[in-house]
Amino acid sequence: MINVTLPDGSIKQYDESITGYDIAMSISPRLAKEVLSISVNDEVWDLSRVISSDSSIKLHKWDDEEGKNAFWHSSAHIMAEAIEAIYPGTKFGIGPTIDNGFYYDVDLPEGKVITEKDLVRLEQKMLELARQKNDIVRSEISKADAIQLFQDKNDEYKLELINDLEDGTITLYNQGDFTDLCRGPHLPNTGAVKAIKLLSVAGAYWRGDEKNKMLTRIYGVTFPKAKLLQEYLVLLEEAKKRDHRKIGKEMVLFTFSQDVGLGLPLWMPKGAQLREQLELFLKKVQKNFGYEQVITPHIGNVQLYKTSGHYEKYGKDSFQVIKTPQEGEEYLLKPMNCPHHCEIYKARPRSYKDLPIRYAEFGTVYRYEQSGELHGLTRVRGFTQDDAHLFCTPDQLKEEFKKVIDIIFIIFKALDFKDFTAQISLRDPKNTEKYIGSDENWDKAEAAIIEASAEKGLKTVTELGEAAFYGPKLDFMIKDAVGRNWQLGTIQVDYNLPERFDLEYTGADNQKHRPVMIHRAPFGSMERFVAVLIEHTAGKFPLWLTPEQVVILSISEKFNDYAQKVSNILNISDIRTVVDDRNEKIGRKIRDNELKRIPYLLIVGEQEVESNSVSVRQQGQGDKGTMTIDEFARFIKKEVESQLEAIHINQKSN
RNA sequence: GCUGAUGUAGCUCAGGGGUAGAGCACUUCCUUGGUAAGGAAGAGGUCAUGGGUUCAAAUCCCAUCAUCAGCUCCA
Repeated sequence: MINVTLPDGSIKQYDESITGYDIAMSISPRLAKEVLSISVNDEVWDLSRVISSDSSIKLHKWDDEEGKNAFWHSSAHIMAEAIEAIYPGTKFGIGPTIDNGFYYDVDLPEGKVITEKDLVRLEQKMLELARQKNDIVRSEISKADAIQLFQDKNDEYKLELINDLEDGTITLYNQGDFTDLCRGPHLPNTGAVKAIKLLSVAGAYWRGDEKNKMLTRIYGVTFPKAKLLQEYLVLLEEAKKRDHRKIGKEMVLFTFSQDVGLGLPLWMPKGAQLREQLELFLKKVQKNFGYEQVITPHIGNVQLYKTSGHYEKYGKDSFQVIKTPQEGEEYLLKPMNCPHHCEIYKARPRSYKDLPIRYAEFGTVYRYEQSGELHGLTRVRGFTQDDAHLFCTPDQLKEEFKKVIDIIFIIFKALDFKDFTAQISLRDPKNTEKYIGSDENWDKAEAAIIEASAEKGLKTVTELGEAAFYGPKLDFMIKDAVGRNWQLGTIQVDYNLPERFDLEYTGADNQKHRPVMIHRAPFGSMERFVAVLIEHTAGKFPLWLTPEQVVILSISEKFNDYAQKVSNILNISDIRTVVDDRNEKIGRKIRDNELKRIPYLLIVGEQEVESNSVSVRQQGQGDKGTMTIDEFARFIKKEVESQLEAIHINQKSN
């Protein structure tokens, strides 16, 4: 008998030939029906694998990452089996799971191609295979036998993979007529896969290296219930409707021009208005937190970037040097603001009493991105960072870090990002050479980030080896209204630049000390943030932010003067209005303006003129009754204020 | 940058070796209205750009540019 510890701490005794599936069955048949994989001593296993010694276990269902992974991994194998059945002689690369499904890279026989049209046929074959409820069987195999097997199949990709594996760790999985090299884990049989959607076909280089052959990558997603697939497809459709490039065009927020250049967004009046509101908002918050605005030029002498080390690291992959016609001076378009801010710090002697110093700038930077990387506003070549650099003593680091986290919380609250996590990126402890700075400083900085995050109650994941070469960082990931993850704000600790720029302050001991620097950009960039915001809100921005808050619709042209008067009165109270005085019926005006996503529609006609009032309609909510103009102005201002309540949190302490 | 697909009116798209199409938007006129599309007329395109094939090219071929998807990359 063996002892099996369940997640709640209880211990059950089983035979030594027990499997994960048997354990689930012993708890309840219903659980056994839903369970997909099992963690045995923190290692994820197949449910059908025999557990022969004392273990602590956790059963995984669809809702767990581990459960989904097994499900999709097995689905990738089913897809491979279907491909092999339809296109015999196909060679297989890798077929992993991804965030939302799985893919398989395949090398089709000479002359064969798979296009989007072929996917339906492939789906049907997969369903057929799934319904056969074939057992998925794990077997361990020696390296020599594995090589033999895939030599017989003439699959050079698998052979290459096996080559990198150690003898004794190689496993195969088989279902039906298909055998694959695979670490697992997998479902007990193919029957759990009930709904299948193959999403797209794309090219992908073997092992991501463009020198290698391009394989065909097929993306798919599967579900244990047909209903889940339907929901997923609706979500995909919704995501498509929210594409910021589409909405940006519809709402006339920004555009691109071939003549201006790739990846260089042009902000149109309404987009500029939106950006300005965001900037004003952040400036106010930052002022409360003791930041000072600075302004620096868009270019800097090459020497500046040689000092910072960026020239050496990125010089070749940047926009190239700008030369003066006469003196032959060399400048670079600034790819980041930090060196400029360091020079501001350096311009005067600093005392420990001055610290922390916090310089903020909406700094526009230019980075060369490969043409294929450019994407709407999320990936551009010229963008404006909501940048700031904090210079502090090592002892102040944690406190400053916490305050930056507070700012990010305020932003997320004002913009209704409820679901977010953070990633702590630390250095790889096994490979400390590629990082600069002393071990002592790294330890201190990493501890500061970890403690600050914990004290702020932040949900975090920690990634080793993901730190920048100059310091550890904290990145925020938000989940948008349709469940997609976006990386937004970032906070980074930097020991490199203070060193390279020889930044100093005089301590209480009258000695020179090196300050620590924090880079932080809560939005990341204005461009990217606006893009995320558009997709999160589907263009229905919160009232405080939206470029056009109120539209006034006249019933007929006779009331255009009154409409204009209402607009003027609201403008005095800083309410952003537009007037729709077109020669159209009211129904038409309502429809058009509802579609323009303006939060409030005011209808004015004879009755309103007589009582000096407006008839209020809220976007998407219909008629809200009548108010006087003053009442409406107060109502709007109150709503804006309540949305911006968090702005007033005053953290100034210096 | 690489692979593939796409490029027709401001927008969304149809068509396709022989005078360039629709809906919406736009302009003008009629209508002056009460909570999601009133009516009529009009204007608008070197069919991405450059070459080639052809009696004839928006259509076929080649190249270039851009867009989209994926790969790689992101201080």
